[in-house]
Amino acid sequence: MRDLSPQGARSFLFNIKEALMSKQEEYEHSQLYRIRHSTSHIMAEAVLEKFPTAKVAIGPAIEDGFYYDFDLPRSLTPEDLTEIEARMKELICEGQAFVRQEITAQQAKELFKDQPYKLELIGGLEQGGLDEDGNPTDERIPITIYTSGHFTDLCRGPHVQNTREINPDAVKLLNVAGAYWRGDEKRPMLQRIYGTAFETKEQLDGYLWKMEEARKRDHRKLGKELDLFSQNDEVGQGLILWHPNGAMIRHEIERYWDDEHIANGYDFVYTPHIGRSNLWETSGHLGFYKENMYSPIVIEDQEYYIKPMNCPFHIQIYKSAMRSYRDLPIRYAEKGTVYRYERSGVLHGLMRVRGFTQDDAHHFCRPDQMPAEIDFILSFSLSVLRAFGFSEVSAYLSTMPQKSVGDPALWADAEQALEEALKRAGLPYELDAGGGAFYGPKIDLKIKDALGREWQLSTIQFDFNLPERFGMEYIGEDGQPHRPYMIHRALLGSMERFFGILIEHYGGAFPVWLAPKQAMLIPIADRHLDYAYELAKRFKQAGLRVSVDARAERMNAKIRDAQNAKVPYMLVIGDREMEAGQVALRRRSGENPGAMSVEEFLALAKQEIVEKI
RNA sequence: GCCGGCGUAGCUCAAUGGCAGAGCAACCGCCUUGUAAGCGGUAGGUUAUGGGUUCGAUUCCCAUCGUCGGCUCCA
Repeated sequence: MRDLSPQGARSFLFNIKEALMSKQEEYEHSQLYRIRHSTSHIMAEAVLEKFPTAKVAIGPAIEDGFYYDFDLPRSLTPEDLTEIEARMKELICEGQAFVRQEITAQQAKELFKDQPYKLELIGGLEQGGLDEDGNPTDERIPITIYTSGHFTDLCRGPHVQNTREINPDAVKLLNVAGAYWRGDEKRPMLQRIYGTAFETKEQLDGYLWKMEEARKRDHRKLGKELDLFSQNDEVGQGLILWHPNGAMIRHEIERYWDDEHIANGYDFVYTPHIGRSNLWETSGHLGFYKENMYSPIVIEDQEYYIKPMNCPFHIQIYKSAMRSYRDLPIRYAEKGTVYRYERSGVLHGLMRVRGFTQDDAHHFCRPDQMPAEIDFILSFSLSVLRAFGFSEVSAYLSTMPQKSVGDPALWADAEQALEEALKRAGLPYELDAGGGAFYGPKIDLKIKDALGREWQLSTIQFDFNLPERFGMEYIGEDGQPHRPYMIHRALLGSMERFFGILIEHYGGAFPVWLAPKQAMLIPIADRHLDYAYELAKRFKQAGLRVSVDARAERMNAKIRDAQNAKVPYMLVIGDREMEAGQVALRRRSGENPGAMSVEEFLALAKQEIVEKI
């Protein structure tokens, strides 16, 4: 654990930022980074051999590998990738040296005269101010080229000395995808080949295993297999149908969410799905968010918009009465369903949809209450996330951007409150300077799932804009009107996305409290059916979700099916159990505790439900 | 939205310019079973939709819709 205490003039924030940057820099200086970057050059060499007229763009190393973008005479096929990969391995085995050379812009232009993308890059380097990715930089960058084999590339490096440092058995091309030149949708679409490289074959296999594992846990796959949710052509893209199993899980999530909110001083509100255009004009959404909103519905000559956010409604509830400083903080919570236009290409299972339910809340407080309110939101959020098995949480703190509204002094206050709350919560965080919304700074919380992948869930956003626009007030101790602070907060984000993350986190094997079916009663023969039904009734009365598998199947088949449905408890009932008034427990894990009394099983189940395991 | 791939029974997947098939699931029987699939039978299709080429299209071409991998954008 790093010492996080401030030292001298160096702020805590600075330390953290430095620590995180050095992690990135560490990678950029590693041998693995060189291997990947060099492998991408080898790939370009192989591609140019195959397509001599190809235009090359850029080919960096990235987090899990590398890519290279090409402008090619035709679309690549999977067979091309196999061929290119095979050729790459040959090139690697040739033991090509990587030779660095510094040249002038003039020489570079001559060398790459047939490569328009390179010429554009050279232009950027020549003028300065732009690095090879087109990002602004103050550095004066020398123009360097690297030659390996028959391929010379404009490149900053670094590279391996020789391809002998690359393990040909630890190199693999993964897929082809379209990518805009310089990420700009107005520029040409190039073909990007993704690949990866490691130092050893074992590491590559480990990576591929992880990819395979992620594929197996894909929420879209499990959603179908476990009958949790679906989408439907006739209903429309990005609109989710929650099936009974998924809906039961959502119900349990919401029940817990409700209980926790009530216990923590929130008031529930419910608001409509549409609102008049005036509302959205006042809120500013028609000004800055219109491209994400659906076309209006006209009712008696008035335009109504389907809501993309809940905040204007909550504000109107606040404004429905005169508020005293004594009333604050006010915390309005709503699982509010919103609709946003998303481009068809970005939709993805439950993770990115067009209609979703935010677990939304708006906090209104006095300036003096603000630090405590942030503290509260943060610790409340962490405790709820923990209940879902997410104990590894980290944060992004995003501060004032160039364009912003609100008094800079208020921004500074808010940013400080956010930062100190993070410190008190002991959360590791990263600073995204200038990354806040125009209306306020924010904290985003991200969690790590069972596969170590990070997902952003919660967001805690200050808003200096809406209270102003809506003219929100409270009467202070001095008898004068004052403007309240407003904080938006989504804890799980959206029910859809959270559910998707949860499915993948648990691999479909939900803890007992969430499992749509908690126990399956498995009678061995028909003569055990009555006893099974009697038990089922009793378990249901005790609040358990159970079924009897009464099919004319072998016990083995029933176990197999319950196992595949990831039911946590299988209760086998045969002559012995019936006689002794017992059940024989088999767990989803394969663990087989065996026969126990009905009371024992109930106590065990209740315990695990309470403990959320 | 853009580039590319894909779309065959409820699900997972075959096949071919010339009668569209399997396993699982469903349904009907038989079996009455001890910790991951008992056996037999029946039914199930305008091959996503709409055009075109062809004597003939599920197969080839075009468009639309959906979906997958990315890009861009984001809860």
